[in-house]
Amino acid sequence: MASRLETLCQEKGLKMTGQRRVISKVLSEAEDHLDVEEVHRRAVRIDPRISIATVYRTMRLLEDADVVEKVDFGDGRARYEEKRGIHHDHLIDTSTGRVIEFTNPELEAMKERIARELGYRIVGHRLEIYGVPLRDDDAKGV
Amino acid sequence: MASRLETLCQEKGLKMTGQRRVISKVLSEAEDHLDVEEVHRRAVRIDPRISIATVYRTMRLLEDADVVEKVDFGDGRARYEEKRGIHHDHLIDTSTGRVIEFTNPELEAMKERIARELGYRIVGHRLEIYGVPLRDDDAKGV
DNA sequence: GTAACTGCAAAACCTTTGCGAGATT
DNA sequence: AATCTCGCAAAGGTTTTGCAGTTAC
Repeated sequence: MASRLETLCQEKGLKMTGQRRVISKVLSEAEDHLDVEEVHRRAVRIDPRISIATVYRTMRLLEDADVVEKVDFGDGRARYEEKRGIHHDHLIDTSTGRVIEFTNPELEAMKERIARELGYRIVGHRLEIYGVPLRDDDAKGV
Repeated sequence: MASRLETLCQEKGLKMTGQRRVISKVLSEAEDHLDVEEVHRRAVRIDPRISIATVYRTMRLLEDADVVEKVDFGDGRARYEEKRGIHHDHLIDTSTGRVIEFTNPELEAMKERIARELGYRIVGHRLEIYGVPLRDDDAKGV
């Protein structure tokens, strides 16, 4: 059966090649934030004839089609996540690299307000919080 | 007279070479967010014998010494700003590339709260808002 | 004097692209 | 059949690094 991304691609009038089908499947099944190399690694497991160039091209394609979003956690390479409805931000656990997604309407409203007060309309925004797990005594301390 | 960065470097026990003095001066006098190439351009005007490799090495050094901060506005190259006391965020005007800095205590408090609720202590964070100038009719509209 | 620093050029990364061959509609 | 897409390998842009000579302390 076609993955969600595959359906979206067809709706956009893109040719559904084997490679795109595989990449779409990989992305649809991924729960983490994959970089291009990781997408390629997983895609190759399904079909060894997929080149990294095609992954790059497909990622850009999907990004332009607005079905995936490029995120950047500051380590020099792009990561991607499937684009869902509501905007969310990221908390990156610097001790493990784990990425936690969160949403906060109050926060979003504040971003809007700040931009408006500066005379701007938001076209994009991102918040990344880098943190380490709380120890018990952090709870009461500073 | 020594620039603020120069003083800071000496306090950290770093050798104060001519190159570092020049780069420190460039950074101390800059009001915008320079990328490495721009730092190099300006440094070379003062002393033509400074190589781009030295600029890269010095920027990393200053970053490790916690006197400058690397920022990334999504265009594939690093920019730097002198690190000051209070944290601030950035609004990037996508129509011009202009960068506006802003601070908002309420926003900072909210970041703290969100992290704590997720079980984390913040070690770093950044918010970037990308926007375009408001037109008059945006003011009342959505 | 010694450890740290520099310039140069080469290389390492990540990403994009030209091209001829091969798919998809 | 026409067009889009692919793999390959080369090239692009940014950043790092090995080495031999130089400098600050």
